[in-house]
Amino acid sequence: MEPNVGRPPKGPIPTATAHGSGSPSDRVAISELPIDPDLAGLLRAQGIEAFYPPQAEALGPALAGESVLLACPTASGKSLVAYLALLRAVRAGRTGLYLVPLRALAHEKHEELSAFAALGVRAGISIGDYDLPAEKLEKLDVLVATSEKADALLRKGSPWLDRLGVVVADEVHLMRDADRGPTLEVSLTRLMRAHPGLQVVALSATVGNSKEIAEWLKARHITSDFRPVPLKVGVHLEGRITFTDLSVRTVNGRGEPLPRLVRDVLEEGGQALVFVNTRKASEQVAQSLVATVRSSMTGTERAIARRLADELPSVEEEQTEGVRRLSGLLPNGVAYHNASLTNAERRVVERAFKDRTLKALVATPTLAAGINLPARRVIIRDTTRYDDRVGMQAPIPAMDIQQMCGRAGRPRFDSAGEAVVLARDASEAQRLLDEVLASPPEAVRSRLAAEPALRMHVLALVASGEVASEAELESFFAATFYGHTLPLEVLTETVRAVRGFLESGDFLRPGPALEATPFGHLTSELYLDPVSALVLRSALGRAPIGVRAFPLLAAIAATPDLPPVFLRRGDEPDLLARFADNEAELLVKPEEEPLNLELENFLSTLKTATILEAWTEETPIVELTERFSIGAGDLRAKVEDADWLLFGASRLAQRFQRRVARPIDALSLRVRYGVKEELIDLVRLRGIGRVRARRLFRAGFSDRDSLRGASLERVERALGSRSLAEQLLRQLESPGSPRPPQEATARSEATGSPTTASGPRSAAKGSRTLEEFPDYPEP
DNA sequence: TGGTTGATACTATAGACAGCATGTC
DNA sequence: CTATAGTATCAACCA
Repeated sequence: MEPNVGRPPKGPIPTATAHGSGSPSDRVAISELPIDPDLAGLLRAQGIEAFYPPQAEALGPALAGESVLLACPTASGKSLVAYLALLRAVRAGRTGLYLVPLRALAHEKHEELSAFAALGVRAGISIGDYDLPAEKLEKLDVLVATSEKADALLRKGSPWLDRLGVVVADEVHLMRDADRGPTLEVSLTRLMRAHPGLQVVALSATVGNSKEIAEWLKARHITSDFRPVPLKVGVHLEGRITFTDLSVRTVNGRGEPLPRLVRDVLEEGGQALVFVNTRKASEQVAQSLVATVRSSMTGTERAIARRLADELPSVEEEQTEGVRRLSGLLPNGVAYHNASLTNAERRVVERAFKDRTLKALVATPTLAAGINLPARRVIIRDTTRYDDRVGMQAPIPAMDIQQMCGRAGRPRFDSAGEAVVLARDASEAQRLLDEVLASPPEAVRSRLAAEPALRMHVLALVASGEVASEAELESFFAATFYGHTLPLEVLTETVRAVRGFLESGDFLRPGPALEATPFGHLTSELYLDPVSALVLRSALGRAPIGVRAFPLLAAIAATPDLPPVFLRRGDEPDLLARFADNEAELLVKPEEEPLNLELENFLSTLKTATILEAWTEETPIVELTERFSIGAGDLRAKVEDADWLLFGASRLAQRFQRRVARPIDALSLRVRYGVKEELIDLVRLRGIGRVRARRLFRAGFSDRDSLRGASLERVERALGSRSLAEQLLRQLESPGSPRPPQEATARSEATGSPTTASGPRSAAKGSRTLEEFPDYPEP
């Protein structure tokens, strides 16, 4: 092992600050830092000749194995520091973990890291979509993972972690996120506790208290306002932009502020990125900009943009509402970007904006936190956002506004970026300037004391054996960022309440010692919110053997892990009717523990279930999106969430309610593929989804057996593709490839007890380990 | 009478992680 | 707790 690895910094942690923006003379030549020649060559091959000042400053300690927190604006090259620290650790025979907040970011970092493969760095990725088997993990040097996946890895434990030398925490300021911040915080705490002297490379946006975070991480604190492309931030009022440096710019033209600002920047050859606070607004504003943008495009540009609409994907040979709207906009050089788009639609939009075919893009905050799509001018129309905690608009935190501003200025295309916030009057302009743009961003505060977060993490800490007593629990929390910055009393109070909940819910054994029950272990492994697990378990407990799909889907939808859909005005009568029709069979009822759902929220769960049911009845996607006014992207997300929860439900059923495990497995497949029961077998074939399975079925192939030995011509006629038919028949012939028969899926890890249904209580005393439960018998 | 305009009431509201084992149309 | 834009509804008003 290299002596430097894991050496904690000595003495008081120094703070350094680098200022200024990027003139080439600020750069630090590669040769000035302890970089190996072969690495230097690789960097030059990527076009990196010199380091930006904050990079250079962070690289010193980072390459000496010290922990570093680098707080500076987006797109100032923070990741490179992380990559080089990872590389150094790998060369010292260690492994590195790269934590990211988004799956898209995981792909991006993984791709960039693969550039170092030439130096022997084997990088892999672990996210929900795509997980690595343990054997492959063992061969990796660097793992890029979402914090949730890292958390799951820590819960399960892995020999791979033994060699851990460095952990990178990207966007570490997201610790302030109420939903997902605690996972990052807990993961970092666990990693640091398990690996004393672990090198932490934390990358953060500019935040009010980055120094505090650095102290917690025992990291050298480096801040900088350096940007490779200089940024001016200002407020627009009546045709004048007043910047924070007090300079003023007059905007050409006249008329409404937004089109005027857009036209102004397009005329000088830049692009505009507009942030609004609702999806609807993103579409409408995009539409309203059509004339403006179109008139500032050349004939050639229009010709290129016209082709974009053809790139939009169709689903099931039809166009979704989203595609139709987009294809009306794209030829005019404008688009919108929000979460109702499918990934395929998003990709088209993003690529077109990157290659500058699109001149203006109107986006919800999807884009502010995610992938890097800069534009010369960022225009922020809305500075408030609906917040369901208060049920009203609330000001968007300065940090988030500044994050949006940071998207201004495109390297190589723009010599400077401009971020403009729209003000309605002089007093608002002044306020925005003083309180939002020119003021320091808010401090990052731990959200670990939030009860939902604690439910999961207290259970996980106990279940994974990280803590086994009250005292250990307390010392763990003392080591968190929360413990580092806030008085522990409040947290301890909540932990006590959470412990009570976990004990009464049969997740933890009662008594002074902290120990998880089998139910607790299973819940933690499944990564379920304990409340979800409880809802599912009690629902399964009252499920009859012949349980229909709808009540199961409604139970899934009532879980806090499946966020509610909004009710429209007209929905209520239909849903009340559904409620009445199904009341006897529903597994979760309104105003019943542990959820206590008000009728309106309950109806929302019925709406979700109705949508999912229609999906499993093979209702075409386009029809679904129209009937329920739900975006195709949202539909996809709901289906994925439901599929995930059904897996959890299935595992719980195997353990506690074996007789319904089978219908749940069947439903799980139906939800995954959106098919009726009769297509379940066909859909198991590679390359066959809901549409093709239905075609095969209509052609007389009711299952895989009926396809075996079928003539190529018949299969080809059914599917309309020769190569696909060939592939299919080959798949059926080759001995290893067909997936195991249906019951094997349900059986493979069957661990259910013979306990009968009577709610959560009945299995509550189960203290046997999972291995003690026999396979459940064939019917 | 028919159509337009305007005052008023009402309505709806951002995003996206996790298990497992591999590929939609 | 800290809202607002878009839309539906209906009355007043004009040709």
